[in-house]
Amino acid sequence: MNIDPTMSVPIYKQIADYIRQTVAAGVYRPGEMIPSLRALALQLKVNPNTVQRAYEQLEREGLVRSRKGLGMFVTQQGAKTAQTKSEAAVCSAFARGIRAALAAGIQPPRVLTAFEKAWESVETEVRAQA
Amino acid sequence: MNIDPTMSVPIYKQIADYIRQTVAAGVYRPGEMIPSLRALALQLKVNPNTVQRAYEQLEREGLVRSRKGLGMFVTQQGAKTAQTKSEAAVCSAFARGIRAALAAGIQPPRVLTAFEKAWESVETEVRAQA
DNA sequence: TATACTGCACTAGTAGGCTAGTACACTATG
DNA sequence: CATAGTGTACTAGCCTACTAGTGCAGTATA
Repeated sequence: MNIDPTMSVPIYKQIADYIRQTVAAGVYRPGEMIPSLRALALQLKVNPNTVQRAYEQLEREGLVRSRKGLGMFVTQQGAKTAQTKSEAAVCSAFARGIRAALAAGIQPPRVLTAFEKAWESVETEVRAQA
Repeated sequence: MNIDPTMSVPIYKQIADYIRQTVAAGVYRPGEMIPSLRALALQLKVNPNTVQRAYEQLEREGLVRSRKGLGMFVTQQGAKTAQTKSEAAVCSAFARGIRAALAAGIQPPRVLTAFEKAWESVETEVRAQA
């Protein structure tokens, strides 16, 4: 995972989004433990406090549950919750784009074109990483 | 126009986006003057300085040019610039959504469904306003 | 010249995000 | 029991982004 400190999105939100996506994708399954505060902080080269803030948010969402002295564990409904939340975030991003397009007077057919264009650009990104 | 101070997006960016969209939509044409700092500040109930920051950004983008004592005027290539920039913003929003979807393991068909869902929700928003 | 509009520049205060440090409580394991 | 791992809680401080207030300079017009 990559953290971009220059982004306007706070680091702790980037971390929360990342963990949520991995849980949604099934990398961590219900009952399993996600990386410890200190381990992830070390890996991402950020302060443990920042990771904790991310984990607090995930716990409020009901995605994980902390067990003192043991770690943070994905709850039974965690995968489902993560999927729902992730899909909502995707919808929200799309809606923002569509709203901006209509406000700028871009016609619906051109909006679809923009979507296809975005799709292709993301696909080439993925290929480049692999 | 509505300003949402609770959004994570800074007010001055919301203003800049709004003006850019209206120029792209042809509300203000090349050679025409956009609302004065104080007039817009009064209307949106924000500080004139905040509007100025938005206008500075638009001037850097080559969308408008300031004439001391007169106002801010849309440049000749302003409309074209605004359209290009707006479309790029739309693409960017779509790409963010698609990237998040793939990271969360959402399959391509479901991504399309999410897009259609977002489209419908925006449409009902627009109807509600009208 | 006086007035009222324009943009511009400077200073100051506020809030949020991040880091750092420290200390504590719990659990498993040797 | 000692140790090393886990999460939790708190304080303090820094830095940047953002907003606000105020005053100044240019331009048009009566």
